[in-house]
Amino acid sequence: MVTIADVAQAAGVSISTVSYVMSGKRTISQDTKERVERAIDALEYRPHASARSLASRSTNVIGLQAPLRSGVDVHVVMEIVAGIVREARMHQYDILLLTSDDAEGLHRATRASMVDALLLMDVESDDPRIATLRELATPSVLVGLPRGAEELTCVDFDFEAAGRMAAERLIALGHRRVALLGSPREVIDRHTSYAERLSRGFLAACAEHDVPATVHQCPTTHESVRVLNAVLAEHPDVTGLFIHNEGALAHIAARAATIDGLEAIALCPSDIARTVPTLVDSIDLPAEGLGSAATQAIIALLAGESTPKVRLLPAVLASSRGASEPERAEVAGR
Amino acid sequence: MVTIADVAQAAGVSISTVSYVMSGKRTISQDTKERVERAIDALEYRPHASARSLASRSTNVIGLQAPLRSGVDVHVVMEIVAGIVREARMHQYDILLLTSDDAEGLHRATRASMVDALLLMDVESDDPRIATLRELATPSVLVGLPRGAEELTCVDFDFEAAGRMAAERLIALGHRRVALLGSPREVIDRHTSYAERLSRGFLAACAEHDVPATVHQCPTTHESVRVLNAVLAEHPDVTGLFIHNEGALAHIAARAATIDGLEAIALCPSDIARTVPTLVDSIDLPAEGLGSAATQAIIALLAGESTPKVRLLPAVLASSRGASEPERAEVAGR
DNA sequence: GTGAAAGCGCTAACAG
DNA sequence: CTGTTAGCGCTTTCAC
Repeated sequence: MVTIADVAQAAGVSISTVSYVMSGKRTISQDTKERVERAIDALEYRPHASARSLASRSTNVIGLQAPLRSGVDVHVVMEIVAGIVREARMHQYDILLLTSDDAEGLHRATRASMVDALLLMDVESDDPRIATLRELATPSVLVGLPRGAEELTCVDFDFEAAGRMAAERLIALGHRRVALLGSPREVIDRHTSYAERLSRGFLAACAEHDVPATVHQCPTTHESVRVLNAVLAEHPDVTGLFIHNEGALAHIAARAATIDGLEAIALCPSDIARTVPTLVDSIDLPAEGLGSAATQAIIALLAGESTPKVRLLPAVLASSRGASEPERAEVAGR
Repeated sequence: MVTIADVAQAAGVSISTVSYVMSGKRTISQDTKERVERAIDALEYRPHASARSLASRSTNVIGLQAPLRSGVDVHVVMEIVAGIVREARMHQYDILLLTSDDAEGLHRATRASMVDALLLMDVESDDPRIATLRELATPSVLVGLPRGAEELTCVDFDFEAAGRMAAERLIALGHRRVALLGSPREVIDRHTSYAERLSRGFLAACAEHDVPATVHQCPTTHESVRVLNAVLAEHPDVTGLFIHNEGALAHIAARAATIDGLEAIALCPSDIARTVPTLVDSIDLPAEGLGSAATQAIIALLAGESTPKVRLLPAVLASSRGASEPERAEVAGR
């Protein structure tokens, strides 16, 4: 194994000089700097992560609790994680994958100094992990927007604005009764915050326009078609649909396309929307961007910068009907 | 921060005694052992991971390169990862998520002593990372079965047996011309080893029974229905389908159910199969089990136990037609 | 501008 | 059965 001592010897300098060349924490003459860098390259030296973290009291690792549970939209989760990992690497951070949903894992990782910070996904409205975070006092960011998290930093997509936007778009298209076909039962029962915010925004906008609207749970499978059928049976005047359920999307959209006068909008990543040509419009769910944004927030926290407590990525309408410029919802604060 | 010295002081023993109580590497009197354990609990002591790994020269972390790329079956990938994380935790290991597909990441993680071992998913037939692994000489396990990996440990599902099994089942059901609707183009082009093995087994079994068979790429979307239509247009006598494409599965199965005489079998996780009631049978893809098995292999390697170079999880037919006992393919070696 | 040396918290000889 | 101590490889004072 190549150590800093080997590099120092090869470059004819002291150990501390090598360390300072790497950290840039003091001025080094051009000459020695180059000698050291050459030695580092020649020996393919990589500082021992544990030794570094023991001495510096920081690991450059972020702990991530990602949901591997049922009902979640796996595609979206994967994209968010991809965004997190990519952004983290850009800032020299690595990601430690913690098993989801246990406060114990958070304890372990932080108390054992395995991580500098925590990133939690799939946060519920009243998530027990929030109490744990408070007591741990480790820098942390939630991907989501739980209720009682005033002092925690949250990053999420603006689901409420997306709900409003979808409603307004459907109404603008002339629909006079609309329905939101949303997340599956597990997600609703768990009080996952995004589902609640989406339907709140949707219903509020419909109410403002005096357009009757309903919200429905959907399984993530072909079964979702039955939900659509039931909705139409009960309210034959529904002509506008807003779909937020990736597993159900293709099935519902396909079925809807066979019914005259029915139009559907979806909330999903844009690459998914592209595979469902019968959609009128879609609202982009910027999953990877969410991951990047959350990681940026964590890194800002770690750098001691002041960050907004809540950052919501704006909803953007990706109109299939050739809108020249995408509409934007303003960033919301709290 | 609570250190081992704090625990030692609280228990009235030396720090080495505390260390040995934790590791069990020497016999300790019942009395001191209990005092130490009480102190550990009372102080909620967790050994500093970096200090421990610096002294012991092992991190208890496994590096994982999971694919976040396109064409992969996200659901399956998530389940495999879930299996890996769960099994790793059972053995006191954590998972460091490396960005996929770069040999550089493997170098970084190992040279910096961040991980004890590596786990690679989504391996291609001629994967460039294999050369890197060889030169790194870090214990590693591949989830997959590339061509030139004689000295590497591989764990995978027995796709070839699954292909044979599907063919034989369709033939037993009376079908005299069959088709495999498989992975999307990206996966095929990348020479992902599982796709090749699956179709090899399928075609071989069909040839042995003199049943004509064809293999087709499928997009992971609704578009896959067009592939089915094209197949039927070209070979109207196709009556048996074997589907291995999670995104396409529901669409193809739904379409197939509308065509008289057509029967379909799928290869997918059993919970997915359950959502597609029109399948005749399905072969279970034990994704989570694959993750566990791969992790077990890694842990065996790290423990210096001798492990088989190749372990293939057997294909199991989950007949929807009330087979009393699932058929099993024998474990293959190499 | 550069070095020497004192830790960081732990493990594992070595010494009883 | 238990304690003392020399590192593990690095960062960061302190000294020049």
